[in-house]
Amino acid sequence: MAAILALSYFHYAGSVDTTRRTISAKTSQNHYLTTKQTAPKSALFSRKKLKLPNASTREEAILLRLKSGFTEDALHLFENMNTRDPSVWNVVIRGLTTNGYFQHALEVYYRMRSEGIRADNYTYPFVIKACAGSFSLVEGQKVHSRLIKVGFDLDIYVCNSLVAMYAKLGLIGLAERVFEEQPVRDLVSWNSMIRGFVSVGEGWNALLCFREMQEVGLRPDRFSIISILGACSLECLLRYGKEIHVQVIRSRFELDVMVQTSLVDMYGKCGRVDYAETLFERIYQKNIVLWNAMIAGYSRNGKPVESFACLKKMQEEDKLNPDIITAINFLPSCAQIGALLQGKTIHGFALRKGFLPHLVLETALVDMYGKCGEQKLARKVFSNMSERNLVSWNAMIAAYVQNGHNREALELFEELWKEPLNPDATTITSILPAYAEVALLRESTQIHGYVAKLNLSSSTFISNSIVYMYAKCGDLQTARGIFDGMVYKDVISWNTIIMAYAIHGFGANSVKLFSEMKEEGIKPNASTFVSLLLSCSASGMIDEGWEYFTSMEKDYGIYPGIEHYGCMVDILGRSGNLDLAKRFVSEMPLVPTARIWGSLLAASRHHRNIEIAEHAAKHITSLGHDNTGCYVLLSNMYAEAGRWGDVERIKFQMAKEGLEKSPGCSTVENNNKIYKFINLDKSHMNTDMIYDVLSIMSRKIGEDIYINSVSKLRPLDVIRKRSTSPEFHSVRLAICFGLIQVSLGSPVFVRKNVRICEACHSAAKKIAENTGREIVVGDQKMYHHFRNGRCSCGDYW
DNA sequence: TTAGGGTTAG
Repeated sequence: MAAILALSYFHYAGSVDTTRRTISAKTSQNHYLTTKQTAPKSALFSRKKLKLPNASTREEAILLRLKSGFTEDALHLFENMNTRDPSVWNVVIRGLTTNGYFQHALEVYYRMRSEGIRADNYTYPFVIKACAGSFSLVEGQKVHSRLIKVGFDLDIYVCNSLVAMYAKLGLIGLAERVFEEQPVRDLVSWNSMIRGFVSVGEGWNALLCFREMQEVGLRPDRFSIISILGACSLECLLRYGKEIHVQVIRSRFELDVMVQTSLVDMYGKCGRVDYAETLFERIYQKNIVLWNAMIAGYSRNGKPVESFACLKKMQEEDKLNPDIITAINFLPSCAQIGALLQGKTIHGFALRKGFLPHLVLETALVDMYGKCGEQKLARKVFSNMSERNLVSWNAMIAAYVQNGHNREALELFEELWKEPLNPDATTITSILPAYAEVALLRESTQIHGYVAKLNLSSSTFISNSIVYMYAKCGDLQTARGIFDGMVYKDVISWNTIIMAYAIHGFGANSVKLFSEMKEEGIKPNASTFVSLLLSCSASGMIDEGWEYFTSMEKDYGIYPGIEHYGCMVDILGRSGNLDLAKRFVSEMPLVPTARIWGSLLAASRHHRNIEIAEHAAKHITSLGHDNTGCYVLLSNMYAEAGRWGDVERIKFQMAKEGLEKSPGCSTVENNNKIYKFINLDKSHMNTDMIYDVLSIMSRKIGEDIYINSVSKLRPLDVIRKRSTSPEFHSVRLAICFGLIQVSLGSPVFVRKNVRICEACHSAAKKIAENTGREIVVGDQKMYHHFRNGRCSCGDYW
């Protein structure tokens, strides 16, 4: 309800304001940089009738106009002066800078100099501010060299302005140098330096500077307090923030709304939104900035409903209109609960109000659309952005990965390399799951190299993703090596390595690791048991599976979730007791999902129980998911049972639903190249040799088949028949190619896009036995390690 | 007549 009411403003909040960007376009090409300098006090070229107090001199008249925001009138008076004192130039430069017309201020400064007027210690602080405001380091350094030449570099006002300028430009080293070298420092100097550290994210340096300032005997003022609260937020120092709060209560700043806003913000950022809320409620006169800080506090602390209610109260109680910051702060709340409608409403509102283009707002929209499952809308916003930074790219990459569009994510990541931007820890965190899903070892090794180059290998979070990525790519050994080398392992690290062994069918290792994990004092969580139960399922450890399942609640107080039940259906299915599995599904306390019925279907297929398979399939199709896999499995069962009428019926149903069986395809990686094979493939340059090896292998394993590798002219019906026969399945061609190409001693590594069929599984075991080679086949579900005539999956998959 | 300030995306 609160959400709906809160949105009413966004629906009806007026039309697009077309006038507000006039100046920003003139003052800077960068719309983001101009957000603070837009909405100037007047439009430069407005011809409003002035109603100002009488001025005794022309200079005073200019000053009055500039102070009232009538910039153009002031300039008009200035241009029509016959003689201009140096002080008039200063008044104009100051007025333009204060009103946000930084470029104009610099133009007047250069004109002043060209007319032979000496800029003085009153001129330079505003010229420096104009350089900072227009984000021009070149101009800033030019002005800096000039004032050294004319000897103003010792003036305290000039030095303080320089410190602020360099900090604003992100050059904290230069700011520090000016600060260190200035002969006299006052409270403003220290505040500028502290603020500078906070603005570049160096909270600890800000805190050290603050302490030093107090040690030299200076008492903090409201500016110092505001900045240091920012430092506490950066470093998440709740205790220190509270100490500052106590100082504030004892000081004269208790009722200062900016200080109060900084406190609300600090508590929100330090994870204590409850403290922020208590303080917020006590503040009598709330302005938009304070409301925005509170909305952000709720958003970032996972309280989207409270954030919605806060927005509603802001509009109803204080009759305040949301601004750009409100929209930016509010979007994460929409993202958290997948409130697409509300998110879209804000988007529409921002368009109507002329808030767009705006880098931060657009990035927040990309993030919101991505989290609401709308990666296409996210891409639309991203593609239309006139300016993008690394955060925007990261948001878009994450939007693709979160929605399972891993290929698109990787393509975008490739594009990012062409930009003058360097991927950071967030980029890597977002993209690693995409590498894991696409599972190409060569690419994964490359990204691992990049992670090392960025010195991110020490991050537990990133290392966990890398361990998983290698396991998914089939390289269990490297995954284990990285896990063993991790300095700090958290519960996710252990879950990941247990899962790694599960997907490779080495359940005994998973169980051993679980014991080690407990010995290390790591408490298992719900995900640990998913990994463990999957291991038991993949390795046929039926009794152990039951034990872990029952101990979850009994020993660890963890209630089994839908995924745990899914694993149990797999385990029961594997045991062959299909009636028990069916009963387990019907009696489970959670509503069975397509995945649960899918497990029962797979078990029925394995044990050739058509009746239960049909029962499971009926439930899967009623759930309206992508049923391709289910239909294919059922169709194969009917074919095996010779029920051709049912096979045709399924084929018809699939056509009716527009579904198509994905063609089987296998790949082999060798010497950094990927070789792809489809069923009956004859496109490879070594086709003859591959088919010869296949012929030899088939004979050796007792599958006497007729192969004429050179004959490509066959009757169509023979080709059709052959295309369904397993002897020429892509996985066998890939294995034979691997046997020829991959050096002895290394396993033949094949990946398959769908599950390996029974005949090929059996053939792979025998080929491994006959050749003495290790063959690894990664299919849609898991990895099969074929060694000495046996498979790690124990013939159940 | 001059300098420093609160809310902004993963």
